[in-house]
Amino acid sequence: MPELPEVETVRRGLAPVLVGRPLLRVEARRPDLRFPLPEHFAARLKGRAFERLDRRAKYLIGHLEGGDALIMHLGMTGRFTIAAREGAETLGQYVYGQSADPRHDHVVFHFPDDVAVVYNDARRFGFMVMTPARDLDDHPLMRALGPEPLSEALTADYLSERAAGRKVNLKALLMDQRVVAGLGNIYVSEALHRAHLSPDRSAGSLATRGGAARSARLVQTIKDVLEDAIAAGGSTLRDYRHTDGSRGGFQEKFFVYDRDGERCRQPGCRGIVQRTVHQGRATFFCPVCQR
DNA sequence: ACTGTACCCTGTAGGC
DNA sequence: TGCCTACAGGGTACAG
Repeated sequence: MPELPEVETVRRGLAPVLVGRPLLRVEARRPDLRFPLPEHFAARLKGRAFERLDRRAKYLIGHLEGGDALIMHLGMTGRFTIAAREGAETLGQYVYGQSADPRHDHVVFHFPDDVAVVYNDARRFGFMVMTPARDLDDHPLMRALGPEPLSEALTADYLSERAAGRKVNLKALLMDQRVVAGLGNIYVSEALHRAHLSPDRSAGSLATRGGAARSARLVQTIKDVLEDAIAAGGSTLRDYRHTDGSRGGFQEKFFVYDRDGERCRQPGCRGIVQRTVHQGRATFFCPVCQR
């Protein structure tokens, strides 16, 4: 479900409620998500507050008073929903939403004024792990991550360098979180389309003749599509929701994703969007304007 | 080192 | 209607 724009949208929605307020109580309604929850999870969090809520790649990172970091991943179907008890004084202050099927409400953070943050995850591919904040950069989940695509660290030169000699196709290159962090199935298809590059093209061709220009184009479209998607509040295909339960808007603006058989939206292009499979995942592209 | 595949778990859509 | 299969936006482990 959630790629960088969705996780960033959740972060922005969650931060005003999650940060700077004491956790009155934490409910872990089951011992594990994808991985076991941290040891003594509820007890360790009780009474403490998050000082900051960051995002790295597709991870949310809550920095707790006392120097611990809670790394949270939404997997495919994870949802954070802000909920306020009916009649609570905060009703006008925070948007609140209904979670999905309450059977999958696995973790609940309770804050003052009857406000709660509920983590719901039907497939339980999401997880929460805790680590000392000072070790965060060396954490196995963080250590190998490539640069944030919206930072200055992602440049055409960097991408060409990482692509040089690689035999995989461009789809696989961009899906690799060690190369660029935060892209997933949707935004790889969309960025490649905007750059007029075929997902089947070899990654190495970003480093051979003409590669510099292709790499520059691709870096620009990656940044553009992510910024556009964040501005639209992410993409909702099925499960993804904002912290108030509302849907994202960027799925209306897909050029290729989930549009197989329909006309390519590139102005002037008469191609028909095709669906193929790369590395076991659906890829959407226009065979006419992507080369 | 690199690459492709299987797998974790649940819900849903589509074919029969 | 019910059953079965394929598939879904994530990442990791492992075999070759």
